[in-house]
Amino acid sequence: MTSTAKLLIRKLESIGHLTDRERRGVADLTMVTRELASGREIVPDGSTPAHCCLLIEGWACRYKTLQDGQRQILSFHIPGDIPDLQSLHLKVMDHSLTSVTDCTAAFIPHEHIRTLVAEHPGLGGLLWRDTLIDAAIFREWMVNIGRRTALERAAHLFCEMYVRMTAIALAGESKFPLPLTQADLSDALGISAVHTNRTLQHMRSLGLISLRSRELHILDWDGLKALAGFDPTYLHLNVGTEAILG
Amino acid sequence: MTSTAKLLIRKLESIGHLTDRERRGVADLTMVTRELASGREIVPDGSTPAHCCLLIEGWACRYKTLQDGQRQILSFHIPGDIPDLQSLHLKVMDHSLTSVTDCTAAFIPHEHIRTLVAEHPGLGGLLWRDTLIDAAIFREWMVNIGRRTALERAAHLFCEMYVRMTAIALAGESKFPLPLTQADLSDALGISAVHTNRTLQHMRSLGLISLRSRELHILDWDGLKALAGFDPTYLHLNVGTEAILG
DNA sequence: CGACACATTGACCAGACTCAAAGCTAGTGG
DNA sequence: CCACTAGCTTTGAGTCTGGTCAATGTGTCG
Repeated sequence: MTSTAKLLIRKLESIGHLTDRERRGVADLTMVTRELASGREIVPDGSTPAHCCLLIEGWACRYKTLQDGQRQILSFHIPGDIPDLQSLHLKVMDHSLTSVTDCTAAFIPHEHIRTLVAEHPGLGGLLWRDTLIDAAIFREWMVNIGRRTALERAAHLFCEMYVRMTAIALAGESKFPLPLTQADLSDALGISAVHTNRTLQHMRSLGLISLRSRELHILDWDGLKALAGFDPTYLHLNVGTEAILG
Repeated sequence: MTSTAKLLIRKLESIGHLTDRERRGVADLTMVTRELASGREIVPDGSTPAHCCLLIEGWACRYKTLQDGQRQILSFHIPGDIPDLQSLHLKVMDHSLTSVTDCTAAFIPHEHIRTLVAEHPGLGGLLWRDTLIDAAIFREWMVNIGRRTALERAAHLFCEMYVRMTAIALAGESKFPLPLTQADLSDALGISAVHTNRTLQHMRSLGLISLRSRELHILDWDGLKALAGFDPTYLHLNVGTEAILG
């Protein structure tokens, strides 16, 4: 079994259960792996993709651009995610998918996923569930952007990414790689770049985090959670995060 | 065939295609219809529902409440919608569902939906698609709340609801019932109630809309669309809206 | 050593918030 | 049929979070 298939199986097991037969079905998927430089558009807004993209290494994000050039980032994606799974049932992309860092990604033809789902209805349910969790994260981001202050928003995003990185074993002891510029953070949080800078300084001055050379150290997890009002229920995770969520 | 089944079939046909056999499958679903007073919690945050709710008449909304009592409305729902379809694959509700007006709703046991989907994979795909459109609307709302001014946000919401109401034939000639208080609008747009009031006055003074006794008249559709930067692609609709979207 | 991308700072501005007080309006009961 | 209420809308005044513009640091890499 390829390491890519293992990654996908591990991801699916973090949100549900697989039978041996389903595991074999996933392992038999045909995928084409590609390396992508950072800042590269993977799936453009308005396109009609025929593949889904499984992120193997690196970060990606989805975003929309307004007429006046403003950008809103809709989600960040980390290894194991399939950021454009929705394209299986929505012909036209209503946003773009771009690499944030250098990435490795596997491309799986829609047809193969459809066949897989037809043969393994349980896998269909699990992939459906994955898109529903995607939507649950959108909902929480709406609350974040709509009702929290800039400081709370940033804290909430850091909590979320820490838990998600922990779930795929990419976070260390109270720290994880956060390969985002302040401009990226701004576009995700719905604030200006200048204000993001000041917000981060504020958060540092509160002793909650330290952020240097693209690595975020969480100095006060309880404080950060409390500030953000973070409740991980919306991530609908099964496993792997008990230690930090206890 | 009951009128409720007809409504559901019509809704599904607005986002995809049904075979005769699938249509019969839907018609055979068991549903319990209930009347609900306005402001009634239908599915509470944190609960683990065993049914899905098909809205037959009236409006509903989903929202999250923060510790400090602030509320963010996540979506509005109109007849034909199944606002808690995600509960089929997400055990625990991460938000609440409430009636906005007096409503009629049909409740369908999860088990029946699962059986239906097992027997009609095409219907499964269509329901999946419905939840993906739900998510697409969340994405657009994120952009709305994160990157548009209060005036633009309100304009965008009005455009969206007009198109959705038109798709289910509940909008009139440039007008439709909008049974929301200014407080509801505020919580959906992420602004304060006072500012919503001033924003509506501004929009009226621009000659774009008139809003009286819960009915919204669109006086300048092109102007409203332009102000909002409204592009209905994200609604992923099939039919019924050509006239206004042309 | 430049060049470029990113982070930081200062000064000033504005959109949106809060608090508090009036107006409306559709029901309700007398 | 009218007074009363409750819920909603409107207005005013003062404040503040976060935006804009423009300049200056800092760090990395060829």
